[in-house]
Amino acid sequence: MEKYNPKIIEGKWQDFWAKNPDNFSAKDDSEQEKAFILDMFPYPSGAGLHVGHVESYTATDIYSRYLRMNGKNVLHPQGFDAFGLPAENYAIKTKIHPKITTEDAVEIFKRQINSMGFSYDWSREVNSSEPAYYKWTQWLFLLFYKNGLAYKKKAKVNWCPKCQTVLANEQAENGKCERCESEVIQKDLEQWFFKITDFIEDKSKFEVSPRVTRGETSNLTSGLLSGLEKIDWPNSTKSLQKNWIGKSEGATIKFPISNFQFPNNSQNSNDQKYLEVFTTRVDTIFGCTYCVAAPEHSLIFELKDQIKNWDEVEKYINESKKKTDLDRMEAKVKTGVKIKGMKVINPFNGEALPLFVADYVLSQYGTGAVMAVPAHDERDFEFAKKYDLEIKEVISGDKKDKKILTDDGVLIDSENYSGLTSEQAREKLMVWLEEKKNGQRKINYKLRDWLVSRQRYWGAPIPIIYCEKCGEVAVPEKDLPVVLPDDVDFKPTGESPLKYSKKFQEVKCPKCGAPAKRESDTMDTFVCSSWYYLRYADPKNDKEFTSKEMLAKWLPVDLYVGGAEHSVLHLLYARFFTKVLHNLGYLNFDEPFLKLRHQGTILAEDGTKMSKSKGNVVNPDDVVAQFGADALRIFEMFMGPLEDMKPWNTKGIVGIYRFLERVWKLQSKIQNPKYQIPNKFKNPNAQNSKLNILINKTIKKVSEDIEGMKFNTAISALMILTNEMDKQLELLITDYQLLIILLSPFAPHLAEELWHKTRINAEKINATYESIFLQEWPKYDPELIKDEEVEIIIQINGKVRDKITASADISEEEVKKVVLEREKIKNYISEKEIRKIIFVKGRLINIVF
RNA sequence: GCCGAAGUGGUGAAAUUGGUAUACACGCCAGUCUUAGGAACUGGUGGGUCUAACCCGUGGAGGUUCGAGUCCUCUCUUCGGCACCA
Repeated sequence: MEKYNPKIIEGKWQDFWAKNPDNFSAKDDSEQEKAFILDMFPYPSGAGLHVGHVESYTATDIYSRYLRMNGKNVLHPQGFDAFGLPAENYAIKTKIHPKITTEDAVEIFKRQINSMGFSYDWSREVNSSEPAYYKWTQWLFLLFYKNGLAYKKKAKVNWCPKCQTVLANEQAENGKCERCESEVIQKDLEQWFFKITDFIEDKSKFEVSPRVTRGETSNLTSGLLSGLEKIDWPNSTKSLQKNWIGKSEGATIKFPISNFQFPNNSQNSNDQKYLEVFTTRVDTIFGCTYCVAAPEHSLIFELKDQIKNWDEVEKYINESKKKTDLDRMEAKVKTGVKIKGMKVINPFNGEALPLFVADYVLSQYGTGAVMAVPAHDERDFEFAKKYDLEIKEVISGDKKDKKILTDDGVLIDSENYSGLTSEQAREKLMVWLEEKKNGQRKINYKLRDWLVSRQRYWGAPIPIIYCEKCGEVAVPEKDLPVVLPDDVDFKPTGESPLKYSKKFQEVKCPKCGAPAKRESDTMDTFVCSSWYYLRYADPKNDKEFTSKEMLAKWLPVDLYVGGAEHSVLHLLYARFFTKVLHNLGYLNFDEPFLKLRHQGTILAEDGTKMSKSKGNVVNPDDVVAQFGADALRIFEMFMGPLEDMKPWNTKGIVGIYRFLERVWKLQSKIQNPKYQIPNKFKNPNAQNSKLNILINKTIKKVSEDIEGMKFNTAISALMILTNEMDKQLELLITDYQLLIILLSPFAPHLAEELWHKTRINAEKINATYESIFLQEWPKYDPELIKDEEVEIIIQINGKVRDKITASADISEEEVKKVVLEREKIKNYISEKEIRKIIFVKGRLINIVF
């Protein structure tokens, strides 16, 4: 018998699989039940495949192979998220066109992916940077545009001075650019947005106009919030999204402004100005001792003439404008200026309160103004302490060890609302507000509309044309795609490099034919990745983004696996796209990914993050060269639960290699290898031998563990079976083949090789050879997983003292009889009186006294 | 501060979901084959005790239960996310 040599067998079977793609391809015309098993498509970075990619791709590969062997019609595709900043930045440095670096990287990725033996259906590959793909990204943009869901507005936006582009809120982490970590500054710019905030709550269909209808679906699209409740996603990811959306329910309250020109009695006059605040704690209204407006608040400028200390106020406003978001966040001490010459009136009790301008109030959130209740809000408390303002307690309750009570409690000193709980009071006060029209219920969200335009080259161009006569004009569908020009200088100038391509820029207006200019911004790459999973169902369609039939056939995605770093950005945007398309009648489902799992980060051997700069990155190529792809696949699955963060350990992979070698060597134990082998695999004859019981138990364990994605324990079960087979003197070939089939999703190369070797006339791979992956997954015999003999634990007062072996169905009476006769037990019991005996069938007996 | 996840041998981790804690693997120890080596083979390996009996052991403190790694209360630590969001 030759030695186990992964280098030889892995290449050999990869060739065979490449020549027989039907073994793994998704069948559009099959009647079998479908399963769409999806990986997050990678960004083809020059660094090549990472062990983290291998981890998640192995998980979905095992799962897909298992489902196919169980008769499912599996769609398991792969593609490339090929637009993006790194390729463009690299081009700026090296003058190599992003298209070239991207193509090279894709080539490397594909080679590496194939060297791992993943069973992707490459006939469905998508690449977001190809015109045939981004044509539909642009088409979707126009669909959004025509339905009022894509719009352009001037807004304060996050601007990264180094990347020379705007960023989405989600990409400006703590005031720093996600990519290059430079400090983000705020700029007023005209930008394109998607109306993601329209889809936070459930939405009845076809609200938007003009209506584009297609297909028959439910007339409600679940919102980004409520939709979370019906999908099988990790709790942590759901709560990250909820947090990001940041829903808070409360009320807006109008505080009339009183000043010397317009005294209090001018309430009916149209000139009456109000300060409108947002609060979630209406119940604390009687504890409000002042109000605060953000420095950007428009009311301050409207009332400029009546502000007595305008110079002071203006100075403060200008100073806080100069601060970046980062400065504001880092400033631990609250500052502000009292606006002199006017007061705000608490509408509930008519009290005249001072008004401040302070930058601890955010202009973008709520109404940009708050009612301050220092007795029950930490920020207001801090501010009030500093400026010596009144602190009035109106809620009683347990402060625990804090200075002030910020939780709900019972109202005190709140006129006729005293004695009510916070919850009751909010309801009553809100009714009062609504009756008096002095405010209303209001829900606020932290989530803002998604800024999608980028002043960069390597992205999908936004299909809009500006005409002097007609204004903003959508590129007609027949003119799509708007192709990226090649003759471009990549230097970032603060404007899109596309601005400097005359060929690209200068066009005729599609409406009137007059000379016009193209939009030169491109789309955020997250737009491309928000719909790619739909394209896999119908990747070559040049009439539609995906046909209705193929959408119905393959979507939604049954299992999606990828990194937790996409919990907010990609996964939220993809859900939004699905919801828009559902709302417009294109899809009959409103959640794209029914089941989601994350793979945990693989850390370097020293427990820190793998990083190029530290030089502790494990390259899958090196591991494959040394131990083979099968060993790497199994090792990564064996390290621990898929979702756990775990450190790499080069020594550990040796154990896996030894295991595979042991499986290989079991060949020598096969009795009569020339034994007639059935063409299709069948379960071996039911023999109630110990080994047969273990085989059946292993079938059950491995099947259930793959379904539950507990690959680490599935592998451990396979090791136990292998160890047991190793102890046998002789092995039935059918038993051996069974082990190989159970192992095949994990170690496809080894399994295919051994399967082939155990066939008659196995000298060469010929046309009649039927791959192991076309075999049926074995079923276990429920009768054969029951042990005849079991160990029964004998406990005295809950402590294990002894054990006996008995038949599995032994009765309580019989066990009692045997146990009470045992010397050891007699010693324990002696004269003590037995109070109780607890018996768990086939497991234990507990004697209590 | 808020939200989420997790704490079990020297290490990665198991535990039929309330029923023998540490499966499987790494490492370590002893031995075997070998000129030698180990990515070979055999056996051992939670702590205390010479050994056994026994006692102690799942971050910590309580509790429920015949019985708790698992359930409840409090608490500590680590990791991830958000963070002046009223």
